Amino acid sequence: MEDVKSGAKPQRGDDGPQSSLGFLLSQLGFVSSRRWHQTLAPLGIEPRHFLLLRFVARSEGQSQQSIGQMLHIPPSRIVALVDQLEERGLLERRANPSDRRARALYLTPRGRRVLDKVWKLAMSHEQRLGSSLTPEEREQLITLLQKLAAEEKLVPGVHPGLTSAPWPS
Amino acid sequence: MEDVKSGAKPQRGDDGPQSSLGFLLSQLGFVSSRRWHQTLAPLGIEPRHFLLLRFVARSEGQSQQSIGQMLHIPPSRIVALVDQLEERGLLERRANPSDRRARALYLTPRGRRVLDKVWKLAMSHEQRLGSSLTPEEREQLITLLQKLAAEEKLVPGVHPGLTSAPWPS
DNA sequence: TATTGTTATACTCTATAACTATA
DNA sequence: TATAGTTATAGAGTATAACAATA
Repeated sequence: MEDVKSGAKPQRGDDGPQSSLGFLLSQLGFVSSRRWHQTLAPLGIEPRHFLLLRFVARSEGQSQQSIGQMLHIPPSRIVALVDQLEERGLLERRANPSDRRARALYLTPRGRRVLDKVWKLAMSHEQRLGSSLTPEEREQLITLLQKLAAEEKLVPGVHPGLTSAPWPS
Repeated sequence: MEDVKSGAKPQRGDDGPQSSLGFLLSQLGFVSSRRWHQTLAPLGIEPRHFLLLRFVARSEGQSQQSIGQMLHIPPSRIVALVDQLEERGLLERRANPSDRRARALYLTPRGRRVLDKVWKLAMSHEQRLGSSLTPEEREQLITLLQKLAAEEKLVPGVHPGLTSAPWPS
């Protein structure tokens, strides 16, 4: 941008991606997400499976579509996700006596154990991510990001990328 | 996670995605990126085109592959990007007298005007993003994120998502 | 023989909409 | 007629590797 702009003096925030809040968030969000993806890989699941497992664990017996609505995942995609978790023996579909169309989702004992492992991995992932910050800085950062998240009306535990299309870089 | 974990008391950072640094970054990075994508859409370009235009503007006359190396974009993908920008009349490929294999990249006058517009859009995008923060908070946040970016060895102006695969959510 | 740019192929992921079985 | 779940199809985006021209 140095010699591109006619003569306007750059201000904080528009003097290039180095100090752009949006670009920093985009870069760091991608890196954080990619590493989390790699962290989960040895367990044979992806971040989206983790989010799904969490919601099922939180309220077992729900139908696929009600879970999908909470996570903002369209019905046709829930199927594949549940399929994958069922193949790995982490989740099971049971019949719903009161509505034979619906499939009630439950964690298997193995699913519970894996979810415990995932939480431990999440802790180390989380610690590694901010290792260059002091505890106070970390608190500050999280507080500020939560303010932004509130501004953007983000729902805790729901990733906006699950709703729609792939990542626009 | 409430009733899933055996009995361990949740600590800050692992008591669910609400206060997880990684998840917040991932959510906000996605939202920021998606809105930036939508902001550029009326101009007929995407964020990746903007990054490419910037690098070309910064040093005109470079070959496609040298630009690609700076942005960490593989050769086979540069072609399509340059194609698209050339179709829109923002960029042009010129012959390189000293190496007839290479194609030297230059902005067109129109490309320069569009790039100026994009910078203006970037400013308003940037302002909107942190509108719930005070100027001091904004400075703090950017400083902390830059610290993280340094920790992750992120290169200014280079988006890690351009290098490889789509967004893992 | 190596390199620049290009293209062809296969692969993955997704949305859309059709379909079934129940309600 | 509407709804839960499923599946088939087509489309977009990508990596990979082959290719032509030039070095």
